Amino acid sequence: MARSARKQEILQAALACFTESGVDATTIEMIRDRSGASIGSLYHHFGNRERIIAALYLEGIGEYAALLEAGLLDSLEAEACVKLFVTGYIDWVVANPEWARFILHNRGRVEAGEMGERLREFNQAHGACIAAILRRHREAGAFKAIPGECFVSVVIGPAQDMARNWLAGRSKRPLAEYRDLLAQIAWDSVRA
Amino acid sequence: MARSARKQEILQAALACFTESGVDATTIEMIRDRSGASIGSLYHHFGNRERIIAALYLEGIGEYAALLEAGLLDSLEAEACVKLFVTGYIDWVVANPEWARFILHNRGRVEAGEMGERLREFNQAHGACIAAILRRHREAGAFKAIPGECFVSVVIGPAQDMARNWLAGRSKRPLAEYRDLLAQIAWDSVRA
Amino acid sequence: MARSARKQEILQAALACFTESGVDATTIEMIRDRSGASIGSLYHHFGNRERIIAALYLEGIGEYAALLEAGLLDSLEAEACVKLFVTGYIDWVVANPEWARFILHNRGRVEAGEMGERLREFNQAHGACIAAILRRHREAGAFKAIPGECFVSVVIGPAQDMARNWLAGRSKRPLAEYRDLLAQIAWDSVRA
Amino acid sequence: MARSARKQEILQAALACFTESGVDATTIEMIRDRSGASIGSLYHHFGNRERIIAALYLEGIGEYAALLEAGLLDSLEAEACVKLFVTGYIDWVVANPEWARFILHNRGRVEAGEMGERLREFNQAHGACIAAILRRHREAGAFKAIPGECFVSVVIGPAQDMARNWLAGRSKRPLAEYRDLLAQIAWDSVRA
DNA sequence: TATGAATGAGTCTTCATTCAT
DNA sequence: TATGAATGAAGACTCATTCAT
Repeated sequence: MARSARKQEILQAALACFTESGVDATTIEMIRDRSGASIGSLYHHFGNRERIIAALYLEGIGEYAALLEAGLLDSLEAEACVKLFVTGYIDWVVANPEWARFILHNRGRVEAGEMGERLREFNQAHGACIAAILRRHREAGAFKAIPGECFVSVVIGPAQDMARNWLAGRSKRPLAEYRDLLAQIAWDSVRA
Repeated sequence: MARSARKQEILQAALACFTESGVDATTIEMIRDRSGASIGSLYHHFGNRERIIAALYLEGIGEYAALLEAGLLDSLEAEACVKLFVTGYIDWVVANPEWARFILHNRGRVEAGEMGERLREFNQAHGACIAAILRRHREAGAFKAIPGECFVSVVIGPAQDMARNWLAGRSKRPLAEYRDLLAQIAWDSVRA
Repeated sequence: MARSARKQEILQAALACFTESGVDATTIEMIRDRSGASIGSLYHHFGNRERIIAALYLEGIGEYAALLEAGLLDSLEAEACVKLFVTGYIDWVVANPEWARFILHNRGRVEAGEMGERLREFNQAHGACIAAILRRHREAGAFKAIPGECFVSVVIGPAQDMARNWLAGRSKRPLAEYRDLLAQIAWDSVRA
Repeated sequence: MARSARKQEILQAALACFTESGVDATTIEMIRDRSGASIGSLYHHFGNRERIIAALYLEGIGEYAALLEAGLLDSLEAEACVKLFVTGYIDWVVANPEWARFILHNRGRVEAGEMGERLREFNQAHGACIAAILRRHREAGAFKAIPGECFVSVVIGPAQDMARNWLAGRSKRPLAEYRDLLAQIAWDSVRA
C-alpha cells in the first residue's frame, strides 16, 4: 500500500499538515504546497481527501502493529510480554509523535468512513494475534481474573493517557522517563 | 455561565448535533433547526460557532468536576478516594454519554481556541483541589512512590480507555459492569 | 430638523463613526455604542439608517450654506464676494473637517436616496440665492465671460481639490496656509 | 498586470456593475453574472472583493497616467503643457466616463486597503515624472509663484469639479464643450 | 502520469430592522 | 419615548473535486 515515492511524499506532507493545523483544517491545497505534488497528482494517487487520511492511518497502525507483533513472538514470559505492550507503545509514540497524535485522534473518523471495514478487519486480525499470545499466558495462570475486554485497557490505559498529555504538550517531563514505571505498574495490575 | 433558557436549549441542541454528526460536520443551521432558535439568536447569544463548542465543553467539565469534588470532600480514606475517581468517572460517563464523548474528543480544540486560557485556568483550579486531597494521603504513606504527573493517569487511564471504547460502540458489554473491577485495579495500582 | 439633544448626540456619534470607519462600514450598533442611545431609540428618532446619513448631510450643508449666505449679503464688491467663496469654504472645512469629509464624499449617495428630492430642492434654493448675487456683479461687468455652469467650479475647484487632499492626510502643510493665495487665484480667474 | 482574457472580462464586468449599482452595493454574484465567470474563477484570479476594486483602480490610473506622460514628453512649451493637463484630463474623462467616475470616488478606499502602498508608490512615481517636467518650466520663469502643493490643484481643480458634476448627470451641457475654456483659464491662473 | 484552471454547492457570519415590554 | 432580544435575508468566501491538455 502506497509504495511509490510520490505517494510517500504526499502522505508525509499530509501528516505534517495534520499535525500543524489539525485534520479538519487541512486543505488539499495545503498538502499540495507541502508535498510539491500538483492537485491532479494528489487525486491521481488517492482519489479523494478521505482516502489520504485513511491511508495514513492504516499505514501508521500497520507499522506499529508489525513492530509489536515482531517483538511479542520472541518474548515468551508473561511479564516480558505485558511490559512490552507498554514499552513498545511508549517507544513508538516517542519515535513517531506526529503519527501517534494522528492515530490517537482519528480512529473514529476512519472507522466511520469508507475504509472503516478495512480498518475493522485489520484490528480484528491484529487483535486475534495478540489474543492468541495472551491466551497462552492466561491459561498458564499468569494473570489475575480480568475480563478479556478489560485486559488491554488495564495494561495500556495509563500509558495511553500519559501519551496523550505528552503529545499535547501538557507534560512537564519527557514521556520516556516514565516508560519502565508504567510497564511495572501494568504488570502489577494484571499478574496473578 | 449560560443561564438563560434559550442558551441552554441551544447548547443541548448543539450537543445532540455533535453526537449525531460530529463536531466538524455540524453546521450552524443544523443547530438552529434542532434548537428552534433563529440564526440571529444563536449569534446573539454565542457570537460564533467556536464559542458554542467552548461553552459546551466548559459546562460539561464544570459539572463533572463539581460532582467529583463534592464526593471527594466526604470520603476521607485513601482507598475510597481513589476508587471514587474511577467509579465517579464511570458513573458520570454512563449517565452523560453524549457529554462524555464530546469532552473526550474536544479538549485539544478548546485548548487551542480563544477560550483555551479559560480552560487552562479551570483545569489548574480543579487540579489543585484534587492535588490537595491526594497530598494528604500521600504524606500519610497511603500510596506507593509514583510521580505526581503519573498518578491520575494510572488511576483513571484504564477506565478512560474503556469509556472510549464503550462510547464508540466497540464494547460487547455495558461499561457499568466493569465499574467496581476497574476501581479495585486502580486502588491496587497505587496503594503502598 | 433634529432639535432634540438626543438626536444631536446620535448625529454626532454617527459622524464620528463615519469618519473613523467609513459610511458603509459603520453599523447601527457602532452608532449605538458611541451615542449611548439604544437601538430602539435610534429607530425611534430616525426611522432607518439611510435617514441618519441624509439628516447629517442636510444639516451639514445647511450650516455651511447659511454661513456663506450670511457673509455674502454684507459684502457687496465682486472681488470680496468671489474671495469669500474660497475663504469661507476653506474656513469651514478647517473648522469642521469631519463634516467636510463626510459631505465631500456622500453627495451621490444622498442624491440617490429617498431624501434626494429634498437635497435637490435645497441646492436649487441655495444656488438661486448665490446666482442672484453673482448676476448683479456679472451684469455690472465685473467678470470675464464664463458660462454659468463653469463659474462656481472655476472659483471653488482648486480649493476643493486641496481640501480633499488635506482631509485625506495627503498634504504636507495646513490647508489654511493657502487660504488667501487660493482666494486671489480664484479672483484672478474670473475678473474681467 | 491582469493580462489573461478572463481577468479582463472580470474587471470590465466589475466596472460596469460599479457604475450601475455603486461599489458598495455591487456583490460578487453580480460580477459573476455579468462576467460569465464562476465564483470560483473570480476568487482564483483575484483572491477577494477588495482586490478586484484595487486592480481596477490601478489599471485605470495607470492607463490615464501613461496617456498623460506620453503627451507631455512631446509638448515643450509651458502653455501647451499646462493646457494638456486640462484637455488630456477632460478628453480621458469623456472617453472613459465609467472608469473616471470609479477613480474619482474610490481613491480613499484603495489607499486604505491592502494595495494602498502600491498605489502610493505609483502616485509617487507618476508625481515625480510630472514634477520633473514642470520644474523645467518653473525654473525658466514661465509660472507665477505658486507652492508646489497647490499647482496641480489650481490647474486641474476646476476641470475636476466640472467632471464630477458631468459624471453625476448634474450638467446641462456636454463636458467637452468647456474643454478649451477650462484649459485657457488654467493657463491664465499659473502663467507668470 | 502530471498539471492547474475552473466549478459551485455549502458555510459562516453580519446587520438592518421589528416589536413586545 | 426607551429598550434590546430576536429575526432571517443576504453576502463573502472556501475548498473538494473535475477535466481538458
